[in-house]
Amino acid sequence: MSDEGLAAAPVARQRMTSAELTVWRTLIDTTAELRRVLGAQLLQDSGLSPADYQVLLALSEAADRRLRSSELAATIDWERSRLSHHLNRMERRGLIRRDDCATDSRGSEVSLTDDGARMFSGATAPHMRAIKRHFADALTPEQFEALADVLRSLQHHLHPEPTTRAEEERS
Amino acid sequence: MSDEGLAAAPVARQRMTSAELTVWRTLIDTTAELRRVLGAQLLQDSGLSPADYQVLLALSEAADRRLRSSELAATIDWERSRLSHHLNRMERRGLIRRDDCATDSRGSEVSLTDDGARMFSGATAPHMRAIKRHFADALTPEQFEALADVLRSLQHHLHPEPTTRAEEERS
DNA sequence: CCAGTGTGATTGACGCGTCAATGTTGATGC
DNA sequence: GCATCAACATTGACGCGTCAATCACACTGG
Repeated sequence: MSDEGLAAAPVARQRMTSAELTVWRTLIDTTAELRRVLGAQLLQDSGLSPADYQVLLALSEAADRRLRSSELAATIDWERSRLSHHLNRMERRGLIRRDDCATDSRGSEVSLTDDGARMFSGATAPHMRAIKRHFADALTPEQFEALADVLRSLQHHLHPEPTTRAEEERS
Repeated sequence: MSDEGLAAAPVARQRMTSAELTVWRTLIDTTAELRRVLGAQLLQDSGLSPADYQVLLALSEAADRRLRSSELAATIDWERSRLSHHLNRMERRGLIRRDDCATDSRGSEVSLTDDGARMFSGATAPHMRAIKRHFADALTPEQFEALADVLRSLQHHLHPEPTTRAEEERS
């Protein structure tokens, strides 16, 4: 972790510029606002929260329209307990159903109810339109390209390449 | 709302491409992950949540290190009730203090306690370093430029220019 | 002066997400 | 078979954010 005695890596040793900090804050604020706007629109158009939408999307894309609750959690990258709480609420609203799993009596299988499927399919088109209107329509093709590139770099930085597994120098 | 009979505006009438949708989802996921990582780091380094940090930052930048609670809410762009709840929790933890306002007996003045000021100043440097490490270090100057440009466009799209107020054609 | 209206701030109810248990069942090794 | 351990799923407690009241006080016009 410490770098004493090492020749400085080409990266990192000065502080951030205030321009960089401003970009960071703007990024956070702007994405927060987009989430807020699109979430409100979705709720108004369809009665579904973004979280509901994510769950219903994963279920409706699943083979057989049903998933083990762990698989569902993995698919949408949620903690299992979060999912469990949310499924309780969605079950109360009649959007999904839980049945005991046939092959593993510990597990439970989550599936769409007719109501859930209907609400989801009613929500899709307006939601796509809203994303287009509030996000996609704001950018030129070049800006899209550039944003995709930035996001690739950020992702790459967050999750360093699964390297050839040969180069694990000790720190 | 309907567009029948109108010549199509130059903008918008086709659906989003799947590439655009992917960029949108990646944007949301990546920023969520950055918030998560930096929030966890901040909490571990300093015992403060991002929300705490925002409040303390606004207070420590305020003239006299105290603010009316409405001004504070406006500064950090929070709903007043959210702020009120959060100040309750921060007050219990001894980070801030509330006094009755001298000039308006309805109001309340929020100020930093010594503990709050100390915790905030201890949090700043590691937090800046974490932002640099997880975000700024991932991007080249060109990418910064490009991201700033994208964010400008998005902001501009969300909050259209306060135009000369002459051009309000009916839809 | 005081009725009516508006503003500053708080509260309660409720949905949400996280963390740390908990209960149950499957898998493993003996 | 049985003890042990890991995995599946849920629960409870608690901090958090939103929305719709609510309360106290300031302001305004008559």
